[in-house]
Amino acid sequence: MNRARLIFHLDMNSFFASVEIAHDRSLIGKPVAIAGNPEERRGIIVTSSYEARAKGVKTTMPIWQAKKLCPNLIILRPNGDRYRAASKALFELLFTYTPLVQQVSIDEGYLDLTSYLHEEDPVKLAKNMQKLVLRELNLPCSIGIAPNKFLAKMASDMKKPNGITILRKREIEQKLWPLPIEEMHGIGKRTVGKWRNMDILTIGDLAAADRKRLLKKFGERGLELRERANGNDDRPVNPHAYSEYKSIGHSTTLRKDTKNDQIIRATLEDLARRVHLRLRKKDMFARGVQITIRYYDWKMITRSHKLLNPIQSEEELFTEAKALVEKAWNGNAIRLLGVSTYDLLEKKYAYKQLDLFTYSEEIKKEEINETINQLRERFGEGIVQRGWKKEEKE
DNA sequence: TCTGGGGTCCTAGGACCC
DNA sequence: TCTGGGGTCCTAGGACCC
Repeated sequence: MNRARLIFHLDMNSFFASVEIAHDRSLIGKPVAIAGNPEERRGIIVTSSYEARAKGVKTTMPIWQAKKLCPNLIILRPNGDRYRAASKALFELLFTYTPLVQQVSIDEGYLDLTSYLHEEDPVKLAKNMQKLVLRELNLPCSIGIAPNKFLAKMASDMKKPNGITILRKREIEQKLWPLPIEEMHGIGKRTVGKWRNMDILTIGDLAAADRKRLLKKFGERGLELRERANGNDDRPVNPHAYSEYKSIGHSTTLRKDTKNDQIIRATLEDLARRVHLRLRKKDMFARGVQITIRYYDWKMITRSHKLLNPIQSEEELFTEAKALVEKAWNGNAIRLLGVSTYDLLEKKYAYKQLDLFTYSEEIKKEEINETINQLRERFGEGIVQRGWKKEEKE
């Protein structure tokens, strides 16, 4: 029997735009959008203020299209340092409530406030939190209140901006089930057709769907989503999840689609440099390299390679990436190139021995093998073989 | 004039080992 | 002589999220 929990999901409203407005108060009430380089085709809307949204401006829309809809749109370049600083300040505020805060992205997180459950009215607590964030950072947010992460996430989406929504389990039939299936967290555009084909049009349809049919069409994932639709979600709030990087990489859309060796080479060099810089900053090593090629027709391929020893230098990373691209490239014009690293290892867990970086466990194995070899030399094959075989049988 | 860049997780097939 | 089946690792692709 699970004990009742009190989970908040806090979601910043149009975060990047709000940070810019907090920074420059003359932007209040104006249509503001954050977008990539406006001179190049990579210029798409990353996020926009509610005044811009009212005119139809949407995330991922190209700049020229957004300007057509909203001619007086104020377009700002993304200022990553500014957003990271605001994010850091936000989570410091949240940590004053509980250590059980799980950041899931730069602008949203879950809080496990179960310890407040019988002490304070949850809505009052959320109002207090929302006011604190607004007062300290000049930033608006929405908060979802529920007994688990999934319901809290769905709740925080229900009222924006500055919303507070409580979603109790007994309310899901009325508040959650009528929503169209594509609004369910975890179901995206690519599979909407597949769900519709099964006559699953709302979250309620999913909650009531036949288990066997779901398992056949969507595997275990289908059953998991069905559980969520029924308001069941046991995932804990894990404060450590966010910092544990699994991969670090960069990618870039080229100015023009290209088949030019020199441009490809120079781009990979630049990407390798930036990735290596970030690894060094985080004091991490990588044993896996992955490249991404997106062709002129948006067809995308990835190639990866696991190395015996961690990458030492920028040059090594570049060489590996270049080799992967050369091997994979079909000669068509390339639109985007990416270099990423995975199988990351923190420096403190790696150490250098005879010009070789290895995991400490592997060194242990090596030591054992060395001992066996010494025994062989001293006593011959027989004694070691017997001992080894015996152990294997057990 | 369509369509960025940072990620995570899952699946499936083949190699290899026991 | 002719074979089973399980586990793990690696790679490629795809869905999804912000």
